Amino acid sequence: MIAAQRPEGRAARILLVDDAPDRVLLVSRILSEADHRVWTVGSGEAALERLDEVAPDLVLLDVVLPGMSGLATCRHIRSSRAGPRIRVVLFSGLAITSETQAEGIEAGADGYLTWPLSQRELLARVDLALRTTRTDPTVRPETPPDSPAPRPRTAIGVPILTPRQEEVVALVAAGRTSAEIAALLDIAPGTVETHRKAAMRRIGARSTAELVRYALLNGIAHV
Amino acid sequence: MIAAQRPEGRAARILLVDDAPDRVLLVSRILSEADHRVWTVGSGEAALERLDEVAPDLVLLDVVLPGMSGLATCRHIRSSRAGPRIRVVLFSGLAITSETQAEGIEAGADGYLTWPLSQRELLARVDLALRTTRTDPTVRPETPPDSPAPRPRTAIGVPILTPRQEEVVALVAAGRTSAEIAALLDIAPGTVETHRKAAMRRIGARSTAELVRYALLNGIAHV
DNA sequence: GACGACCTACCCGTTTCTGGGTATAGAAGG
DNA sequence: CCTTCTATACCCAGAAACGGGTAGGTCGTC
Repeated sequence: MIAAQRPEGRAARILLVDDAPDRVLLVSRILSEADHRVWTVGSGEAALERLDEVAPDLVLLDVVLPGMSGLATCRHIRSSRAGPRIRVVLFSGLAITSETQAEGIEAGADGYLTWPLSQRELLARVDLALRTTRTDPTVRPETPPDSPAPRPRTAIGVPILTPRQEEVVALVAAGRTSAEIAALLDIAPGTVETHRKAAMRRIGARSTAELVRYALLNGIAHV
Repeated sequence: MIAAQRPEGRAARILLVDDAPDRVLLVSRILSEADHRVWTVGSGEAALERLDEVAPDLVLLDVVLPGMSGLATCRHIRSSRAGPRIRVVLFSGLAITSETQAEGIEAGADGYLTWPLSQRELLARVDLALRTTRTDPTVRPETPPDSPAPRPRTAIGVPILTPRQEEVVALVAAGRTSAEIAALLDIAPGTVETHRKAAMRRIGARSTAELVRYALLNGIAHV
């Protein structure tokens, strides 16, 4: 087993790439207390600069960064000298769609995290990523079959929208009203509402604003 | 005068950096018909790669790009060997705020364009940028004092939000309702609505979705 | 002082969204 | 076969947003 190389997944060198100071503080504290050594940078460019110096076992990479995006940074890391050896785990402040996930796969990511998540789960995912060989890109969190819980907002899984839902969400993010979308898709306005509501439930959005945020941040709608 | 070097601002070498194919097509056609030589790339990274090869007099740079942002690209161009000689004009698919404009100044941009704009205006702005010395960063479009026209959506000027308006818009984009924003800012809910409506009027947004789009694309709200 | 821009606050009415429900039909999968 | 997911469509009621308007008070400028 690969686990033999890293019995309990401890003492790994981890490079945290995030521009949100509070999240950096929290995550680095959690990881440090788990005996990991943590380096932090605030941008993809900075991450690439310090890659050789830090020589991380794992890079925790925010998808949304100022300047170079998380995906772009991931590609650069992959194509670097030590790239093939390094595990890269993407995480996003909002839920990740199948589309973004697919892009991440292409960019060479080993796994995904959705923020917020508990300390226990963060460590579990990190250890899982460290215990996994790079040729086995199955570190993605097990997708719970969509729990219709009262508050999917706090769910840890990866909400994936149905094609129809993404279609509707994209149009909502483009500024269309439900009536317009209904006309465009040639369905009843009520059905558009249903899709919109289903999407919002999964994403955990409570308003159009949060829905648009999600769409723009996850590439469902074109910026 | 510098105009002597380029009597009518024609035959300039222009590098167009944009990821929207239709806009690339349109702009490059317009510029080509004005006797400019145009090269096009779809990302900031690609722009930097081809900078020496193309040796442009002017770079037309989309603010919103996949991967490296327009501002980041601008900084890289500035710090390149030929950087000081090159004029950089930023343009955005949506209106640009004073904040984004200030960032552009810091990044070393020579001017701004707001899309959409007419062929005549595009050429005028490009020629203006080419006729301007780099130490004179006043190529920014004259700001019409806020025309309360029936459709500011098609206005060419640069809508600038008041501080209060930006504050409200940022909170709207964060997913807050007017009531919540009112509580946060300690003002009446109706006042929040007023600010929101004023902002929407200036931006040309017709819905929360468009407002959020604008906020995220222009750095008013944190992504 | 007059003017303009801004922030504040409120009025009105209409439209849209939000959150809950039900239901049918087909596709996918155990 | 049966269950689950999906897409479609509709119902309801309440909340929020939208699109107008008016209006007082402050501040800086011309």
